[in-house]
Amino acid sequence: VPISIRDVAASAGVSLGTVSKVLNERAGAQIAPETRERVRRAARELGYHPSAVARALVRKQMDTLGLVLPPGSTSPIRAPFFSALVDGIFQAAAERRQNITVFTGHRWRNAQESLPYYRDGRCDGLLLCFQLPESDIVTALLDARIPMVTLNDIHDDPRATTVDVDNIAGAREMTAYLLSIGHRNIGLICGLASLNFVAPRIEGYKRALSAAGVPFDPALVAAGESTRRSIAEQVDTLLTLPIARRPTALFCLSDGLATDTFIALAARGVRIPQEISVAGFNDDGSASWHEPPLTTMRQPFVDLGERAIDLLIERIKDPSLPAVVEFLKTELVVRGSTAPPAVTR
Amino acid sequence: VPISIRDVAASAGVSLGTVSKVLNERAGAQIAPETRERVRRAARELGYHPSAVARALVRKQMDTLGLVLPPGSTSPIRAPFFSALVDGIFQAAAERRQNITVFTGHRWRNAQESLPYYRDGRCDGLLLCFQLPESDIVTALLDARIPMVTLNDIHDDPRATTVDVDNIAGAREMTAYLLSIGHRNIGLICGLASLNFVAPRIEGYKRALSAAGVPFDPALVAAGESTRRSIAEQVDTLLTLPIARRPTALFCLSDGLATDTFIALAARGVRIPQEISVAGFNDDGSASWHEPPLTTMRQPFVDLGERAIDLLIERIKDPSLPAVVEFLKTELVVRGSTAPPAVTR
DNA sequence: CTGTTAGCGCATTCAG
DNA sequence: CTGAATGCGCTAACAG
Repeated sequence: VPISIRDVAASAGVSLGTVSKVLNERAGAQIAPETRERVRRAARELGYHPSAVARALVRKQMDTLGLVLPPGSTSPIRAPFFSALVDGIFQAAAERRQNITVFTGHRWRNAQESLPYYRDGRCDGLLLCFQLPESDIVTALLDARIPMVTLNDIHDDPRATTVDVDNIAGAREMTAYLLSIGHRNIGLICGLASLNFVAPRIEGYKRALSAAGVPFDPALVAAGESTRRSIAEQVDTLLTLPIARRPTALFCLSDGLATDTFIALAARGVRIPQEISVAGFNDDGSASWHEPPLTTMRQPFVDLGERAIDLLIERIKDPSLPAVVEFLKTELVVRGSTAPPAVTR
Repeated sequence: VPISIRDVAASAGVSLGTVSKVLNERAGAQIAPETRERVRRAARELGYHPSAVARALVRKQMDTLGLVLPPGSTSPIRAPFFSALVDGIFQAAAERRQNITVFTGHRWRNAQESLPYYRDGRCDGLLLCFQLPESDIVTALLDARIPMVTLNDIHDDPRATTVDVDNIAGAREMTAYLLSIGHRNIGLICGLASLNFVAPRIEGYKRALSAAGVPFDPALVAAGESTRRSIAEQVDTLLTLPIARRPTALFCLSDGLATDTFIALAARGVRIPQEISVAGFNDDGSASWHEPPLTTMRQPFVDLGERAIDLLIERIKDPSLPAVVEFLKTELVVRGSTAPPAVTR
């Protein structure tokens, strides 16, 4: 038997409006302490809980944020990176008393189909986490003036508000670290090159090289797909380079790529870090499960979630706010998978 | 400018009720094809999308399911097991056109506090995924008659509908497999013994032993906490047993425990599977990242999600349905981490 | 300080 | 076959 605000009013002997005022503790609502207490007691005794739906209908606000994860059958949420990001978002949302509803995207074929579901009032705004540029959806959402923030996905549309880590700086720092311990030939395992994070991280790599006066060798950049098989091929490509150009360290552009690189190296009997150093990027949790544990750049997942949600909430309150793009800093985490190159070369 | 059903009605020159009938394609609603077309066109041209909130208010149904994840600051969703389970749930929900809103539980201190949030009409029912017995919450939810299904958490309250894998059978099969390749001393790494899955899996282990006529040695059962440090201690306890009782295989009661067991073994220079076999349980994704890849029991994550959601939807439609407890089968996945014991003992 | 009124956007009777 | 009327449960003016 659902119990409504009417029942509380009747039971407390006051009007419906009074109950609403008491329970919402509206600022500037003067209520006699005695009445207030009577209402509260009635509500408690009846086990009354306001309907979020009815409230949302009149306030036009659900206090719910939609989280849109990449389409495709690859089950992105099972990847440690997305788990970490999603967890950061959940934590931040809980602190701000926002609910999160998740759109897996599996069922939406295109922008036309998906839009209605995003704008049916179920959520007040959207958090978008894609790994590939999804321009059509983003543009459609922007056109529809749905409040949204893009996470880890710099978009070229100037209307998009985005928060991301500074991938260029992060990759530069990692490369600089590898250079600092003596590596000169640093191979890059990129996986699928069209993923959002690849280009800026390659850029950071180049800048560090250039700052150190080490020439950039395009042959040291291996790309293909992000599958285990393809990663193995990319590793092979680098390992079979002539000895003078062969890398002594492999900078995998994500921890996921590092995992498959570890597997490929183990299969070939190459020891880490004695024969080759391996570094990752993200510190998404998988990094510490490796043997040896992975040197990587940590993304501040909780901070990312917090900034994204705060920016989104601001824009829900005031949709006229200008778009901003925020970059958060990464942190170098040195573990056991990197070491100076063997002297005998 | 939010556009409502009224605007469509006006634009199509029909009444509001007619628009509703056309757009919902209600069975038994006779509408002139010509009117129908006119309404559809008007809706399309105006870019009309019904408000899920208003609809929910009158239909008393949001087509949204709440997913409650375990409390605690341990960020359960970052664990591969929960990622896999949650992913299975998302997939199943998308197919059934149900939205999922996630309650991380971080902020709820107890049943009294959390209840209001679960019953405010935001979601029609609840999917509960706990790793420890959370009797007070479950009981409170059951008392409140909120439709719910418990996942991987057999509860003693007979009113609770649950879906889980058959842990006893799974552990029995894994143990039988280890026995079949020649192991007689099979150590158990249990981690935190109060976790829901531990007791039934130990039971399965015992049954397999008993069926094979191998006596049960309590010293082979190591438990403590599920932290990396504690797992290392549990491994040490088993490895330092007198040679005659020392295990030649370690059955870790979850893949997460197996990960830490791998790390502990590597630190001690013990080779897998040459010196000791290691098996896990779950096949949650981390299993295939290991070197060597982990032999484990696969949980059918998508099936679990599907059954849980179907049972929940049934119970939302008809709350008087009796509680049921369903067990799904696991599947043995043999990889490289297990082998017959070394003959020289 | 409190009660009354008027919708929020929609689904659903019930008449015509 | 279609229109008008009613109310879901609540908040937000506006009167008293």
